[in-house]
Amino acid sequence: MDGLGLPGSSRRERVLAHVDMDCFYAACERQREPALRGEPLVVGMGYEPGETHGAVATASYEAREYGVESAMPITDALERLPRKVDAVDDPERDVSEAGFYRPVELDYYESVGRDVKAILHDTADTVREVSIDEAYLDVSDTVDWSEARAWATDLKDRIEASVGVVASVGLAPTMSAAKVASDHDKPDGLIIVEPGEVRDFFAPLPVEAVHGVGPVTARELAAMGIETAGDLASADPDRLDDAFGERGREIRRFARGEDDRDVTPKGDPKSLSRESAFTEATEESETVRRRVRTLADAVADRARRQEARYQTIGIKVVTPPFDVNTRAQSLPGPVEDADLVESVALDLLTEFDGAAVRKVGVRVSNLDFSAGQQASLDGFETTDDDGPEPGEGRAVDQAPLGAFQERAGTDRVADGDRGGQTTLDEFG
DNA sequence: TCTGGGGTCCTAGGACCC
DNA sequence: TCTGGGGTCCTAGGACCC
Repeated sequence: MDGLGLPGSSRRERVLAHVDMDCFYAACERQREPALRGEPLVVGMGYEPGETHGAVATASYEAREYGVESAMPITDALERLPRKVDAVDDPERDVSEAGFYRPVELDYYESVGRDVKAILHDTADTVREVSIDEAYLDVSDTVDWSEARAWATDLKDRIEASVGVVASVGLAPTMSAAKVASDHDKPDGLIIVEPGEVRDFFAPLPVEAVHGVGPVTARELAAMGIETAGDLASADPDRLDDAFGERGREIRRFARGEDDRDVTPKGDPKSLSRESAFTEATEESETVRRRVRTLADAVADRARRQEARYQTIGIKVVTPPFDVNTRAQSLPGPVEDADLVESVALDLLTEFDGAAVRKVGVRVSNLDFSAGQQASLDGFETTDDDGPEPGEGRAVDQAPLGAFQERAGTDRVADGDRGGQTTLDEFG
C-alpha cells in the first residue's frame, strides 16, 4: 500500500467521519417519552417544572420555529412559546401554539450517549469522543469513497433503530471538513465531501462555519473584509498572523481544506471543575464561601473517582456585569486531598470578600493519573509494600502549606485501601 | 442580551535559573 | 550598569467549543 504512513500532504487521503446527534437532549427526552415527538420541546438547564428560571440547553426544531434559541433565558422562551399546561388553563392562549418544557437530566443523556458511542466503536477502529453527543471516526482502512454513502446511511440507521435518536454525519478527508459537513445538512443530515472538493465546499460558507472562528474573530474578520470561508482561504496569511497569531493561520488552513490532524482517542482530562451561579449577585461572603465549599467537595470527589491527583487548585469568580476572575495556586507535587481543595479555594476567595458575586467555580488542574495506573497494576501483581512512592514522598517534604503537610500521611492509608477496589469496580 | 456548566488551547508577563 | 540569550514554570485572561 503506497503512501500509507507518509507524513504531511503526500499521504493517502483519509476517510474521516464526524457524527453529531441532532438536538441531543431533546432527542433523549423524546426517546423515553414518545408523546413529545413532533411537539415543540425545550430542555432547560437550571429549570424546574412549573418554574421560570434557567436557560435553554436545547430547543427542538419545532420550538425554534417560535424563536426559542439555545442559551436563551427560560423566561424569554416562555414568552415566545408558552407551556402547554399553562395554555390549557388560559383562554387567551391557543393550545396548539404552545410547547413542552423539561429539565436537563444529564445522567440519562450520558447513558444514551454511551449507547451511541458503543455503536461507533463497533463500526470504526479509531474513535475520538468529543462530547456527550459528538465523535470523529477514522474509517480509512475499511471504507472507500465509493461506498461512503452506503456506510454512513447504515450507521445512521443502526443508531436510530437501536438507540432511538437521530445522528447527522459528515464525511471528508479532514477533521475540520467532516465537522462542517455533519453540521451542514441538519437534522438527519448526510454530507460527503470527497478529496479535492473540500475548498469548494467551504467557499460559500460564512466564516463562522469554520471551526475555531467564534463571534469575536468573525467580527474582526468582517472588519478586514473577510466574510466567507472562501475569502478566508485566499486571504494573506501574514495579515491573518498579524491579527490573530498562529490561530489566524490555522483557520485559514482549515478554510483551504488543509488539516493534518489525526483522529486520536481522547486522552485523560487536563482539568476538572465545578461552577455554579447565584440566582442574583450576592455580596454576602458567607453565602459565597458556602457555595465554594460545596463545589470544592464536588470537584475533589470527581477527581477521586477518576483517580486523578492534582497539583493546582483554582477558583473562578464572576462579578457583575460579567467579569471573569481566576486565581490559582500550585502545590509542590500532585495530591488527592479534599480538605486541601477546600482550604486553598477559600483562601483564594478572601481576595473577593465583600465583592458582588454572580457565579463561582472551583477547578483542579495539572492532573496526574499515574497513581491510578499504579493502583490498577498493583491489583494484578504481588502485593506491594506500603511505603510511599518516591515522588510522593518528595512532594510532601517540600510542601509549603501546613495543612497539606500534616494530613498527607493519613491520605496514603486511605489511598491504599481504596485503589485496587475502585479499579476493579470500574472494570466490572 | 444581563449568559448555564464543563472543558480546551493559546498568549503574555514575571520569576527564576544557567 | 541597563548588558546577553535561552529555557521553564506559574498565573491570569481570552477565545472558542459543545
